[in-house]
Amino acid sequence: MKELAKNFDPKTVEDRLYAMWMDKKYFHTEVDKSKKPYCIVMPPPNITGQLHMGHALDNTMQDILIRWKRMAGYNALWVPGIDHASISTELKVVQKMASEGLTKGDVGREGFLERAWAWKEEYGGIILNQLRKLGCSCDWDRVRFTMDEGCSDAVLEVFCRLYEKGYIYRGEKIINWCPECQTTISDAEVNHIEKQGHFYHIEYPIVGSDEKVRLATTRPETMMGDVAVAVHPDDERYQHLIGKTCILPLMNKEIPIIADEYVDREFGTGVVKITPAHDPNDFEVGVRHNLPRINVMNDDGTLNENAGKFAGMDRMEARKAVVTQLQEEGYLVEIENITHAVGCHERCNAPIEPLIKLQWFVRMDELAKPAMEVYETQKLRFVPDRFGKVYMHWLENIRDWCISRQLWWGHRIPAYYCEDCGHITVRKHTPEACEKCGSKHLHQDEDTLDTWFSSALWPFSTLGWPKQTEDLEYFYPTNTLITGYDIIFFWVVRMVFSAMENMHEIPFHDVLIHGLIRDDQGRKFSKSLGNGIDPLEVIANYGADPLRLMLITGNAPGNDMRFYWERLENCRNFCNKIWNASRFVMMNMEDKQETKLLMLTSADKWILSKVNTLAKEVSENLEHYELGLAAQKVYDFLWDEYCDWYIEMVKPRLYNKEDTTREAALWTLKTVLIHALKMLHPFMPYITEEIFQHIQDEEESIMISDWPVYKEEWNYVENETEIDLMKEAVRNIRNIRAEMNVVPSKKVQVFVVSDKEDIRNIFENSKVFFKTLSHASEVTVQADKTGIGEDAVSVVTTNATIYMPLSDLVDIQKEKERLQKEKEKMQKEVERVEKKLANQGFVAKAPQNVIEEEKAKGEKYRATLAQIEERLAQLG
RNA sequence: GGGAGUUUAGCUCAGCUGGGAGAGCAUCUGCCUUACAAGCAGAGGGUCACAGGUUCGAGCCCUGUAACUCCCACCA
Repeated sequence: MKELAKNFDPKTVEDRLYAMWMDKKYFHTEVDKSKKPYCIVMPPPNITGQLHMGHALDNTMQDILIRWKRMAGYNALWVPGIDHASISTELKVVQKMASEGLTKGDVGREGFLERAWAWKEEYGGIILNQLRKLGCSCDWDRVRFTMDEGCSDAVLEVFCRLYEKGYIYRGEKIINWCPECQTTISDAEVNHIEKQGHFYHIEYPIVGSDEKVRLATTRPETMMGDVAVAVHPDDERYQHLIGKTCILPLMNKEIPIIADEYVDREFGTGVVKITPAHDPNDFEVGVRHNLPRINVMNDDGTLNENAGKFAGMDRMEARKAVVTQLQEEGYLVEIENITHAVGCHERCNAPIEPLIKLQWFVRMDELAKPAMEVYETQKLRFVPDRFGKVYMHWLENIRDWCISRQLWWGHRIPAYYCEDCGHITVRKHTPEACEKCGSKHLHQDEDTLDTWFSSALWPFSTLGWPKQTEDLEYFYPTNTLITGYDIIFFWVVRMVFSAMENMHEIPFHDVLIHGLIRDDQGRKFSKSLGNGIDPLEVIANYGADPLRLMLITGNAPGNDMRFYWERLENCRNFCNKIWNASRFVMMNMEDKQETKLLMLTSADKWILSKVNTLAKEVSENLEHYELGLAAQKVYDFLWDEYCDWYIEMVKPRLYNKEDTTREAALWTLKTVLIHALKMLHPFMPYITEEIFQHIQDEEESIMISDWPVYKEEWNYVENETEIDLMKEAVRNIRNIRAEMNVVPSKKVQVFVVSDKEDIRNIFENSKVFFKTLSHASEVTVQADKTGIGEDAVSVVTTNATIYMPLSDLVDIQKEKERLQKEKEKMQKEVERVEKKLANQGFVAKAPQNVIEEEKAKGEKYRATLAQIEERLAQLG
């Protein structure tokens, strides 16, 4: 046993312990078939990322489960890794090049990739180091990267397989284009943001009549691409127009008026201009009516030659110009202010443009089916379950996934075009020749894959797939995936269907979903608000343990939580509390190397019984992923039961070296503390380890010690009721003393009167602590009131009346009033119980144990009431 | 337009399968009691959003209402 420093200083402890754990390779795991595996693969943070509170929460939860399972005897593997984050990284590298006055064009693909890899080497590991500060016990020998050799191989393998099965295809469809990032993006990457805008009402002249047809649009800059005007087929207002043509203003082009059920008669004027190249709905209408598609926009968001005189203008500039000209020429009849949802790129927030482009897609209909089935058959479980609905809803309405990106940083699409016959050869490795015509003139597709294509394979690619590795066989399917609800669509869905398709097996059994961390006003953390709180700063100032505890307590699973400094301070105080409690235990053990189990008193048995129950409950909570509840229970146990009661009860025995139960007290103090620390370890790894290293004589580490389990021999129910009785008596005395303003330093003689011998025995046995806890000068237990003055203050507690001669402070009249109040209160309690027990329905239908409890309460209340009445009679 | 969540003490939130309402912070009172003032002992404070229903019994289950929040969705 080594002495503990005066105060817990996370700064001097954390790095040292982490290095020790690393040194002893406690985080590392190999296949071991004699043990049950437990595996989590870390949601890979972006290489561009800095650790934020979301990561801190996500990884704390994972670390808790991993550390718990490791202690519970599982072969626990936590695979860490990072994501190449195609768009984010490419933007960063482009920005960096821009500062040197270079563009992608200047350096070329090869040169760009060189820079990107260099960037990855320099910054890619930062966030993983930050996770170490948090205490994460990942197997760092297994760090994976979505673009490392193995993961890349998995990507190519899956691409080829899906292509061969016809699930991946190349097609010309309307896609989401980000003019800012100059790439396509998937539907999931589009955020619809409510924005102020205008609804421009325009009149198109009908050919061969003076009539005009009025319609409205939010995007007049695309009207040069109009190829028709549509009305609802049953709309009586416009029946006569169907089949006629109208003039497209500014372009002086004749376009048809068609009928299509897509048009909502109630909305606007019931007339819609059809621009198939720039709107997904119009695209569909165009397909149905065989309309041409006129693209008026370039990739950078400027208008092209199809836009006539507006060519070359930026889309926003063009909008103004078009409106101005419409106004000048008298076509514009109204500008209405509206708010509408504008699709924006979630990365850069630029409004996206629906454009028609030749892209690669994953056909989703067939792939989605097994992913839905595993949830329906409960093979895949969401915690909390409500997120399963979100998952299902997305799958039920899934559309084909656009996977090609016009970026260089990422997995390049393994498709090779024949320059002679035009055939596409898809191969994992660059083919020698066209598989159709044998031509050697091939060039590879320029595009890369959506980042999520590789992360979708993460649970099995990190374990070695497509190679049939031992790891894969042993650890797959993984056990739990932990992530925020915000990426269920991006990631969880795609991992499941990718796994079902390629592994024919779920990627993980349980999906544990958590919410977002918000600021103290409930706002999201954001750069623009500047309300971010850096977890590393928190760790530096308070320590990793308080942060971890704070993040997982006081919040229901799946709900968002607010970051409160007060809560953090409270968690820091808890560290201080257990640190000092441990210091207390150790300083009393002094030079004793060994404590022996000798004569356990009822207090010892009581706390053993409590910690025993705790072990059972905490394990159950963890099994159900109720991490916050589990932590809260250990917290409550240590602070309330162990520190505030047990340590106080035991003090007189410790201070009296002659006490024959002193050894037993020391043994219990140490045993129970270690037990509780073990349960706390997954939540607060550092402080528990530091204490353990000092209190435990063996060299062993707490993180590889055995997880506490329920022991039948520590089941001391009678002692629990005994101590509960003592606690009640102590509380009653403290209460009355506080009410009467008796300072703790004033010791008062205490008489305990009970006509029940067993009760007297309990008090007699507990005298040693009952005396100090109730600030008594002396405790006398007796069967009747002999020798107690009439003017003593009385406290009625279950089965006993306690008298304290405080004659100088007592006002008999007040004493009577107080007892009268107590009596009334107790009468009400008795009535309530009697009424309940008189209720035939209750007696007939309530479970037996509830009825028994109720009867016991009734008995207790009646006894107490009788005592109060007796005391009142004494006072006259 | 769908779907989900929230509504519990002054504030922020717990409350796991229905069996007499809890924590932290804040407030008030008293304590430097030889582990801890980042502490100890005590106190006050809630018709658990509202209205019905099921049940012997509802904060918890069902129906409806209201307010707030979030997600999804092609109303130009």
